[in-house]
Amino acid sequence: MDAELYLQRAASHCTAQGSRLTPLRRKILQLALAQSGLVKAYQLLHCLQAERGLDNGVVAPPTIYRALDFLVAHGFLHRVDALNAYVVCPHFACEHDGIMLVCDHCGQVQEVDATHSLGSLWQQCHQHGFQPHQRDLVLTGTCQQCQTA
Amino acid sequence: MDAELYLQRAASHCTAQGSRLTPLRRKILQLALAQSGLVKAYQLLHCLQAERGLDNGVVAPPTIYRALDFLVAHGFLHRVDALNAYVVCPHFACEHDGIMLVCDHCGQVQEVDATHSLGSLWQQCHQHGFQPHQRDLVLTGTCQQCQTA
DNA sequence: GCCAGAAATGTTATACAATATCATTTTGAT
DNA sequence: ATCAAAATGATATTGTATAACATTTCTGGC
Repeated sequence: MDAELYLQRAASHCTAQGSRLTPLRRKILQLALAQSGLVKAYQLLHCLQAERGLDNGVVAPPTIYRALDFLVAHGFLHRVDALNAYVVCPHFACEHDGIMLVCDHCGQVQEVDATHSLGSLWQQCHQHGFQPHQRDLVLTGTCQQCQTA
Repeated sequence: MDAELYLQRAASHCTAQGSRLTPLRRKILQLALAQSGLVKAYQLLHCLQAERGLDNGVVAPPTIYRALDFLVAHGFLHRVDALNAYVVCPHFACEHDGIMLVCDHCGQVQEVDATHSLGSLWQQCHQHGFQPHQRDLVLTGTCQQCQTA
C-alpha cells in the first residue's frame, strides 16, 4: 500500500467532512501504515517515543488512544477486539460490507467482500431490534500459510 | 435458566468427553450462571474471594482465567472480546450456528439462530483458505429497549 | 495400597491495556 | 483580539491478562 497516497487521500477525506487530520494523528496513521498487518497501541507508543527522542518529553498512553479513537471513528483503522490491536482499512471512503480475516499467528490481514452474507446478517440483527455497532466484521483465525506451516 | 439443571448437564457433558468439571470450575460456572448477562473476570474474582472469606487465602487472577479458559474451550461460556467479558452459552451441546447479540448498554444477551448467514460467511472464509477460530459470532450493539430509552 | 506422571490449583510478580482528571496549547469563528 | 472549542500534554490510577514456579490433587499401572 502506498503510504503517501493513502495519507493524502485521508487528509482530503477529513477536510471534506470538516474533521482535522492533525500532525499527531497523521503521524500515528503513518506509523500504522508502516506495519504490514496488526498494530498495537503500546507499540505505537514506543515508536512515537523513539522518534521524539529522550529530551522531547514523554509520550503517554492517552496520546495514542485519542488518536486511535479518531482514526477508528473515521474509518482509517479497524479495531481487532480479539487481539487488542488495530489494522489499516485500505478503503475508508467506499461503502464496504467487508470482512477482515486476521491471522493471529502471523498477523497478516486479508480483506474479503461479503456483501451478501453480511447483508443477511445485519438484516437479521435488525429483525430482532438490535442495532449492531460494527459495519465491517473482523474475524480472527489461521491463514493458509500458517495452517500448513 | 435453571442453574442446577445446567450444572448437571455440564457435568455429564464433561465426563462424557473425558474432561473434568472440578469444584473450582463448577463454582465459577455457577457464579456466571447467577448473572443475568455479561460476566467479567475480576467480578468473578471478587465474588470467589468473598465466598472464601478473608482467612482462606487470596484468590489470584490466574485461578479465574484458567477456569474461564476451560469453560470457554468446552462451550459453556462465550467470550465477548469487545467488552472483555463472558456470557453463558445456554446450549453447549447442540451444534449451533448462532449469533449472540450483546447490548453494551444494559448487558443483556439475545441469542439468534443464523445458520444461513453464518453458513455463507464461514464458507467464504474457507474459500480464502482461512480457518476462523470462532463458530458462534458475538456482536455488540444496542438492544431495542436501550435504543428507545 | 503405592508410586510415578499428569493435571489442576496456588502463589508471586509483572506486563499489557485503557481511562479519569486536570492543565496547557492550539485552532477557528466572530 | 478575544472567546470557546478542540486538541494535546501530563500525572495517576484502574483494569485486564499472563509468565513462571511451587504445591497439591488426581489417575492409571503395578
